[in-house]
Amino acid sequence: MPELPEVETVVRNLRSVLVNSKLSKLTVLKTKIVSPDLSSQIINQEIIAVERLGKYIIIQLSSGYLVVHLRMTGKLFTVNLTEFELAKQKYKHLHVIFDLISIPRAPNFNQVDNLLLFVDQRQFGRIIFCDNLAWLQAKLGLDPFDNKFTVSWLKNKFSQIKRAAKPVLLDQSIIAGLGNIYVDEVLWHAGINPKRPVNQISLSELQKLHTGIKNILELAIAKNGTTFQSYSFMGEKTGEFISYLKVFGRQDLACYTCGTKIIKLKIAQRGTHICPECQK
DNA sequence: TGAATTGTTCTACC
DNA sequence: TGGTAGAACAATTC
Repeated sequence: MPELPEVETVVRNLRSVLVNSKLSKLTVLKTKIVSPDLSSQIINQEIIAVERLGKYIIIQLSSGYLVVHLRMTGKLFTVNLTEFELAKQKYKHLHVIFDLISIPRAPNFNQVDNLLLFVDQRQFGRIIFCDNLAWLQAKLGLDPFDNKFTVSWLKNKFSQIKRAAKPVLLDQSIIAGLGNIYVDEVLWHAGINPKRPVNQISLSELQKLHTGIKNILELAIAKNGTTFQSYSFMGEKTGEFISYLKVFGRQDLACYTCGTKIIKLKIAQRGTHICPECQK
């Protein structure tokens, strides 16, 4: 379940291999994953940069952008030619293959150096091409690492919203990057019940929420994200943040603060983990 | 077999 | 109108 820290980990690992490569060929095994005419739009384009926008992976080309969303089970990683022979057998859900040629190279040099693979068990992930990112920037809220993400910004924003904390924090048009795992974690950290309307959260709680969001995401990135069910980066590598989780996936276990049993309930159609004592 | 899983989008409601 | 709640959707696993 890739959220901000997992996507950031993937982006950091892809960047060094992808930048200064040319996309020489596209093989699509599952057409529904990619936007129409993708091949003609990206072939022979050079990769300029690899960035993250919310949970989206942005691959900047000489002209336009390749935008990838991993959704639940998508994986985007590179392999060399030898590894690719193994990968073809190993990954049952390999859907898209990009051939990469390093540059600078002689203009007619066609040896493939690496391959960028998109593997997705559930097939919910998407890869699209677009000329600019305005549509995406318009629908995404503030990134938690944006300088504008402050306690006063949260206070002002939340004062206009009556909805419960859980769905608000999951809403990508408000804060971009949090998903089910980290929302449960930050709410536990701040001692906020996920059903609390956000306009009723006190200033001191907002301060805890703000530092919680930043600190938890920062640590999770440092630990290469959380591997709960399927997430991995660079093919097989898994995130280590799972051992730092305080509530997510810990139902029936003791709360680290007060010893009360963590419970799991459903809020806004999502599995939600709370300590009933610390998050009243 | 059907419930559970997710982020996003659509629809209905007040 | 616009904020909000809830359902639908995708595919697979157990």
